[in-house]
Amino acid sequence: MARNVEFDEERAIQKAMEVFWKKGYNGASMRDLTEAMQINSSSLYNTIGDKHQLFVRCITNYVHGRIKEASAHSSKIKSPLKAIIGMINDCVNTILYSDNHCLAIKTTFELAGTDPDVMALLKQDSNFTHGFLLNLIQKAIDQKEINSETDAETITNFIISIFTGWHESYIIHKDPIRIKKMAKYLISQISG
Amino acid sequence: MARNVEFDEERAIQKAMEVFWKKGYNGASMRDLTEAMQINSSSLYNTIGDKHQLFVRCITNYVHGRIKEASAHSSKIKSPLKAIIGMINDCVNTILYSDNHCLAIKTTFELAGTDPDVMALLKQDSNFTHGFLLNLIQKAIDQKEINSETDAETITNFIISIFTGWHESYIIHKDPIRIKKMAKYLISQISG
DNA sequence: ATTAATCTGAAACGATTGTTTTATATACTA
DNA sequence: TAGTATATAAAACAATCGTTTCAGATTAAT
Repeated sequence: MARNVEFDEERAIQKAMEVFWKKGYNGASMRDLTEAMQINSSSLYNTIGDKHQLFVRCITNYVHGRIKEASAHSSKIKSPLKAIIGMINDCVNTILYSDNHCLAIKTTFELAGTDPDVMALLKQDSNFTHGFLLNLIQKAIDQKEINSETDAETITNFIISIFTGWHESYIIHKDPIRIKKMAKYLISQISG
Repeated sequence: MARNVEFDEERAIQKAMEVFWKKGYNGASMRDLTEAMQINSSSLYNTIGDKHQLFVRCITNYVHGRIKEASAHSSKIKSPLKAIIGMINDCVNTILYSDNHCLAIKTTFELAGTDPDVMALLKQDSNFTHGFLLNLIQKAIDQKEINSETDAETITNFIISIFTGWHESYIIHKDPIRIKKMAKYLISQISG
């Protein structure tokens, strides 16, 4: 008995995400957001909710996207070690060739301690990536593709930490070779 | 022939820094700042300038503080390797026992691409830390305290990247053991 | 003590913030 | 086709933003 929603919600969320990506949560105004989403604020409040709810939707979308992506990659695994190396190279490519730096990392540092809802989502994301990589590392150790006296947990945490650092390094120095050399070094450390 | 400034500028900058530390640049309002600094906004604008100039002062202060701290530590160096391990342990202690996470990293992710002035300061800071650590690593290689087929540059970048990742890890998981294990692993990789 | 300089405090500035309202357009049901 | 429920657009909302104004307090030299 009523009018239909005109705008594509999926697309609108995507556009909002790009704004948050560029400006951060506090830096993005509702007018920035509605302009990019090409919807009126009343429509936004009717369907998605306020600024915080919109942000939660964006982060959720982002997290789900990463999970899907990782799962898609994992289906083509040949050897665990190759899959790990693939993840490292993917990370390098994202840093070098995607113009936005990781939304999860950016948000972690912006909203740490002030937004428990969002932090919970980010923890979920982190745990997923962690579990995903841990599984690969454990398999690689079992299959003796990598020989390690260190537990798989620590190696996993170590690699994920390095990824974050690469993002920061590239933001500051914009030096692709730096990142590539570190990746090469990391791979050699793991493989050797 | 005129009235003197009443407030302690050094102390005021310190207080402002703590606010930016907690809330970020965009999250901190001038009222937050002047309240913490315990000065009137007119005094602030008369002496330091606007919000952005205040922030630049805070970051500059922060950067200089780190340089001083590092220099103080370096004076007590016995062996280069021990100095490197000392830096790693210092980093761990800062992460675990200082309630604010690194202002430089936080700011890097918040203002990347939007604030060239601040980014230049952060690059300066990064370059200093880099140079400082590079010097130690080079010495350690020369003295054969660490044996490496990899260039000192890459190892330096690698370690600094790891530090950033540890900050993020601790914000999300608040797990001291995780950080300590990674530190132990890093030290063993370097020393071994 | 007077003068001139400038710092301080409180209030106010216009602009922008996130959000809500109101009037109108649209689409489904009966 | 009439009725009604809901989405939309534009405008307005109070609150807060960064910043400025201005009157009065304080200082140091004359």
